[in-house]
Amino acid sequence: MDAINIKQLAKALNLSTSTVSRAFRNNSDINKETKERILTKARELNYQPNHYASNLREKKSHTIAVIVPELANNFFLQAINGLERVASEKGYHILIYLTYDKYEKEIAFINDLHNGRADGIIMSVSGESAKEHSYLHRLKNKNIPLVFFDRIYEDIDAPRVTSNDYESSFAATEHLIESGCERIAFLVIHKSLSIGKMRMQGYQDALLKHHLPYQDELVIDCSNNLEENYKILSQAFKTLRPDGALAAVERLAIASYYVCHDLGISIPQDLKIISFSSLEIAPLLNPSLSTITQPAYEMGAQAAALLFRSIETGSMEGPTEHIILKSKLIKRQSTANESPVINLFQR
Amino acid sequence: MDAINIKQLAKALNLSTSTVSRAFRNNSDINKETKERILTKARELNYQPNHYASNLREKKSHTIAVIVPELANNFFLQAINGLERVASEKGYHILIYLTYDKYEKEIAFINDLHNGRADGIIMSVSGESAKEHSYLHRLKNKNIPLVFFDRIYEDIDAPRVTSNDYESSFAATEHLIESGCERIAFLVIHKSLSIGKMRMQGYQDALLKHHLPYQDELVIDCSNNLEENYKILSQAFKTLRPDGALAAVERLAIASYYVCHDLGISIPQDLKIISFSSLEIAPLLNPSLSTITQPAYEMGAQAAALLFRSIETGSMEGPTEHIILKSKLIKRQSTANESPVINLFQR
DNA sequence: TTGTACGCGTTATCAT
DNA sequence: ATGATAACGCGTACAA
Repeated sequence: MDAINIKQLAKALNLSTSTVSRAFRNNSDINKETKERILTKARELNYQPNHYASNLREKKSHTIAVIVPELANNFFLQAINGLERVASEKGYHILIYLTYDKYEKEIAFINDLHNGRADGIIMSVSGESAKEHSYLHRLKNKNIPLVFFDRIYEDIDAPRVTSNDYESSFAATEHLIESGCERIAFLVIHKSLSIGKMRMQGYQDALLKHHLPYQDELVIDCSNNLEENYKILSQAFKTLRPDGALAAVERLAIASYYVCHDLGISIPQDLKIISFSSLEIAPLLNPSLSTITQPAYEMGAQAAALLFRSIETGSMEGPTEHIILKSKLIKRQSTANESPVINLFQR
Repeated sequence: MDAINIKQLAKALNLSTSTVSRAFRNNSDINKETKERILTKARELNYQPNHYASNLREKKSHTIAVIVPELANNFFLQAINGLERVASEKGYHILIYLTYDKYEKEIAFINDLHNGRADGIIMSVSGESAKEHSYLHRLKNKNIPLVFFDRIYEDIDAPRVTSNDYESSFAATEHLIESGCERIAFLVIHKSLSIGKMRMQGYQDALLKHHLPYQDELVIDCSNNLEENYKILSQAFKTLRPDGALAAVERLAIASYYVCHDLGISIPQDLKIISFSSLEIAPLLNPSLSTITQPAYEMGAQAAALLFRSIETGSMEGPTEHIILKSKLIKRQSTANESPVINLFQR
């Protein structure tokens, strides 16, 4: 009743296991007819080569691991879609790991991946500021390629796919300024994380360019928890009275919407909001949300392509590639000056 | 430079491989000190037991496969989050497969999973009406447990976790009727799929109860493509002039919003909309969207629990469990009678 | 408590 | 073109 193996199949056909094995590998010499005979019988007996035995022999798992902070974020979703396409085209399988921004989880996952479970790793790093990355260096020693996407560690030399966060952040801030904002808050989750830093820098430089003062208190450090963010943002909006806000992460824009509604702050009259976000229905929000939208799907696909290049060449030599894709700034109602009517649903 | 194996580690310690092996397995008798010594050295040499060799020995992969139609749907997202929690608690790894509603993909994935890659499978079936499910029967022969969630095949006897679709659909339709609708459209993607059928039946029965005629033309069969749906729905709204719509799937509600905007149909005055949806920001839409919200996270968690029960008992005997969780009907602006002001952001 | 020896299911090498 | 055999790395009877 249990799984049939190659020996039993061979016996049933009066052939040797080697011949049977060859029938499943494409390159080897084998008589067409016997191959047919074997495959037919295999189907009949519901035989398939044991994956683990093959991997043990070949030292290849045909599996890649994807480590992301979370799924409840349209950016990661779309990115995974993108890399899934590439991986499945190559016949690779995908293991998914969620860190929930916990550094310890990330270490645990990576350590679990030293043992051959995956041929390569694609990762968007955990949010917690981490000093110690030796667990990543060890990967290299084992010849397991690693590719970063979106969120990276600057001190690790690995191929990476990111978007032009600095420029986007700069442009978004400038857009707020040009829409008349003078007290612009920057809503961020992990200041220390590289991605937060880039976005922050763009924000600061745009202020500078337009001779607006940078005020530390207007940088609002949030958490991953909706309740907490609600409190933090309520407090901040009440006391600081910003007239513009740039959210470094989608969920902070969402939280802001709830807060504004409850506090009677109207968007965009009292407060203009723009956010890094891959939310597809941003046009349908009330008011429609201006966004900086990263090419998430494409980033995922490119990251996968990069990884497969490493896997296929087998070597991790050569210059480390760094692909930067451009985000789009889409202006909608949440940063508009006049009242709606037109362009409400700009897509 | 390559991965170190148990032999080398044993040699480095002047021990036998069996002793080393025991250090990594918890139950076996082994001297505490030697165990410590082994683990220390292992860490030092960056040794970890080879996953594939272990699996080959133990015939266990500590991996489960999750097959879903897509990720771009909040329901599946949250469900995956739920089952990830359970799986990672058990130390299991998760393989993800996306069918994009293609029957052939589903078959290919399932066939790929016969070979030991996963200890069990959790699946929400592909949308295409499939007649032939022998590929699933073959799984049973190999003792690979299967659990359905949300979307099931009725002719396959496997544990399942669903929500009370019929009742929800009935209640939603009734809600529309009570809000004054008389020409209620039912927007669906795959009429033939079991889940579509249940939701359709609830719709029909509610009409019946309230003495409204069931009209075939008001059942609008859509696709998975936004462009196509836009056309289909535009046409339907223009010619059929429904005053209410129940969307069996989130994306059809979204498409409807776009269509209504472009056609100048105002929600809820001209058309009231309610949708099966796990969209967390439904309250933020313009207007906020009334939803039937399934307990997605919980469904995922329960499905995983069910699967692990099968995996752990090893037997697939006993009655097939069928867990039904209740969805919530949340009334918001899109089905309201009066003008907004109050409750706009009901969460 | 530790070591020896075999087998898990496959594929690569070598021989026929 | 096909068959015999060893080896991949590990875990477990069994022996010591």
